[in-house]
Amino acid sequence: MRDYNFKEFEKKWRKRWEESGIFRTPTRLPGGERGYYLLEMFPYPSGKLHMGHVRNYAIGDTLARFNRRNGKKILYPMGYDAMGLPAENAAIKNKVKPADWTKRCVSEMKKQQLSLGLSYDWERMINTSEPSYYRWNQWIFKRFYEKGLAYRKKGAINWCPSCRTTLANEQVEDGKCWRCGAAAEVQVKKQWYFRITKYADDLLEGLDGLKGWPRAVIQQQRNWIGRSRGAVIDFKIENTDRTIPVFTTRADTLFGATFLLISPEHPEAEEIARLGTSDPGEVKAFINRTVTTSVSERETRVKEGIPLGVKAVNPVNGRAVPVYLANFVFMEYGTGAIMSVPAHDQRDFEFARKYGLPVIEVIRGEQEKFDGSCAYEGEGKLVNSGEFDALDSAEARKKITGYLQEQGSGRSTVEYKLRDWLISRQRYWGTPIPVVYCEKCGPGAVPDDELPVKLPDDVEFTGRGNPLERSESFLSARCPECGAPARRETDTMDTFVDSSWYFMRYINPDSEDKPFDREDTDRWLPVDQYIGGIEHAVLHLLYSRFFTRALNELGLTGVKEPFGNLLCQGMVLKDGAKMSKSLGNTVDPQKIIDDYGADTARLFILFASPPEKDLDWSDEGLKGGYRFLRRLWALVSEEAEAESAGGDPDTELDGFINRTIMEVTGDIRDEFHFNTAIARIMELLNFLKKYPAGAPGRRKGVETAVSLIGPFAPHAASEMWQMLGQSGFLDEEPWPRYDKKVIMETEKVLEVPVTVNGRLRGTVEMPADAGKEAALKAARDDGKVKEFLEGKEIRKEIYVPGKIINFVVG
RNA sequence: GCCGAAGUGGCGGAACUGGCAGACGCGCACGGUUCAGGACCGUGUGGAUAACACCGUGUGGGUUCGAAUCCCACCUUCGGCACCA
Repeated sequence: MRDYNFKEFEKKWRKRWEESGIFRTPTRLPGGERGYYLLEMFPYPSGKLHMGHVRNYAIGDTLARFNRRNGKKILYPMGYDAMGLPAENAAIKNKVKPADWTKRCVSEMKKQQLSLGLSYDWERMINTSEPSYYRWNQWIFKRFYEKGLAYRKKGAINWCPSCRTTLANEQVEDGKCWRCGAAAEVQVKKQWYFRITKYADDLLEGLDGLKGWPRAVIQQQRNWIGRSRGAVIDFKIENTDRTIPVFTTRADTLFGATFLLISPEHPEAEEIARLGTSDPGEVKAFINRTVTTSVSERETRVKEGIPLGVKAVNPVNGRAVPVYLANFVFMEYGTGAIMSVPAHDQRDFEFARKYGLPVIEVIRGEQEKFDGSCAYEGEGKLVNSGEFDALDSAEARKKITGYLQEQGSGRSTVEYKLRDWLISRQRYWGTPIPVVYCEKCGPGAVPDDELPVKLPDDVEFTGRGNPLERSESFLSARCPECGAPARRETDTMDTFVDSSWYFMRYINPDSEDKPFDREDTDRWLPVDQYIGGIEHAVLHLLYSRFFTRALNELGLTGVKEPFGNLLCQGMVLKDGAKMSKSLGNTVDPQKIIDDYGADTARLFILFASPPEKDLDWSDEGLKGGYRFLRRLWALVSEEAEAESAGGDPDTELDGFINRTIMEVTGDIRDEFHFNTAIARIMELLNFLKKYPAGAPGRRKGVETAVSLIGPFAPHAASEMWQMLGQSGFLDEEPWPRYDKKVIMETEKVLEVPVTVNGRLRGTVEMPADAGKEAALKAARDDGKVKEFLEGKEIRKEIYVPGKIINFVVG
């Protein structure tokens, strides 16, 4: 028997696959035929593969090889999300150019991926840091700009003093920069945004059609978009013509409003204050104090406010109520002002307590009611609400809003939590925003034929500020309108822009006159199976859905949803904890591949747990996978060397083989339960070992086992396939078929469990289609069962053919 | 606090629409092989018991001839979001 020399045969097969080009994407799909697009979230090229990657790729490649052998025309590409901060940090630390550093990391990463034997079409590889890619970011940006989907606005933004860059709200974690961990500050700057909110409703409604997405992800996106129906109500400022519009979801509590609160960021805050009796200096000080508070302090800070000395009139009852600025009211949501109903909102209640403001109960619940100790936030019947008394909350919301609408002092409206996407980054290693600023003409887009605006070379990385602001060659430009000298925009784009359409670029990776071809995207998209980590449940997936809609509206593609089916894999843990350098519990995939081979690594990571669950890495378990492959190898050797006796397998063996095919196929195709699929193949191996080498039909069983393990352990399976005398590529071999009739043949006679009062007392062999009387008689005659029935009255007899017999006795 | 997911042997995990709980693997034990260790092969392995009866899927109830699976209440763990009006 030959040794299981994985180092040798894994290399051999990777070379053959590459030379033969069997994994290249079929370029021409016959008219109308749809391809099958299989995609893994492309990695940031850190240069080092970790176990999470291995799991991601093992899942993907298994599906690729499985589907290919089932006749699908597969597009299965790989590329690199290569822009972003780490390259810049490396430049600062090691005096190496981001482009060079990234190139090295990409090739290092690719080398490790190659050693896993993944069946990508490498000819379609993309790298988002290359001008040939980011050029199209700029082109798309311009199309968005022309349509009003890209725009500039001023806003209070989060600023990382360490990275000296802007952070989106969602990139601030615990008040800290999600990348470097420095405490975030607040600054006001003019920034570029994408108008994702235009699609808020469409993005929300589209979720209903995503049947192949995990429920949890749909729910998270729904919450993130955060659509809520409510009303805007205008409160007139006493003795003036000005109004303060407030947003509320609880118009039914309007009679209980005893004060208004305005966000300190509200643009009219100071103006309104001047109308009143407050000290402008104190108001200004309050605004400055709260607006510039760092995010981390803001989250923990106590409720605080300052009266503006102004009263606003409740349009429904004419009551004048005081107006405050309050630090817990957000400008980004609603109108930046709220009506406070302390009896029915806990935050308002606390505020009212602190500043001695009145509390009026207007909602009385069926069970509970406002008792003065805390707010009652539930629904109920209205009280103290004039003509609306006794109405239910839901009904009252409609009636009160309708009344306001008639009076012209309110209207029903819909609000979203979703905010426009801030894409500006004050960084070097990103796509330059293709805009120049002219003294005379203002901002103007760079003409298409001047794209790409390339990142300059004459830059220094000091760790302070944005290097682009100091690059003369980059800064100086000409105004596209008047030709006068102009200054180039130094903001670059968020890297989420790159990943929002990369799956389209894979379809036409070399296209030079457009980012991708419309007809080709229609043929390949939506992605048939997308695989990636749950951590991208909101941002990346939502941005991609937005991009696809925007590109659709621009007429660039016919599709609206990018990803048809989504599989979110769980994390790879070690001893129950996330692998991390600080915990010192990392497992290096390269070491595993070197010691046991790629096949073992892939096989074990799929065997240890179903893909959507977290997986606790175990070196011991890994050895089990290795052992299995070697036992199969030994069986194949033995069978290959044996004189085959020829002949057909016996019924039992034939049934076992067919059933294994059926179950493995179902486990992979319908459920992605690779762990049970592999277990079935292990069972087949154990079963085959009961027969001597060369026994009739044993060879067929061995061939089936090798064929079925192919997608999981492609190198070893290919080698064993050859040992069995096959000359073609296993990956070009059709997936094994099973015959249901053969399986049924083995299920003619079954062991049926017999229970008495629900407790197992014996099993009886009988034909699958045995009649009730015959079955019950056989069961009653069973020795053990008889004992338990002795002297008892049988009250009921249950017979489920092939499943169970149960006697109920008194 | 809200939303989402999950609780099954010493461990990872199986169990189709309610029908023999613990497939498969790890670990462990015993035996074989080996100078020895490792590797490999074989057998066994939920708990308790001398054996049977018995007890067992987070806890407590319920529905059912029959519940890991369905219903109600609760507990725990993990993940996400959080002054969103």
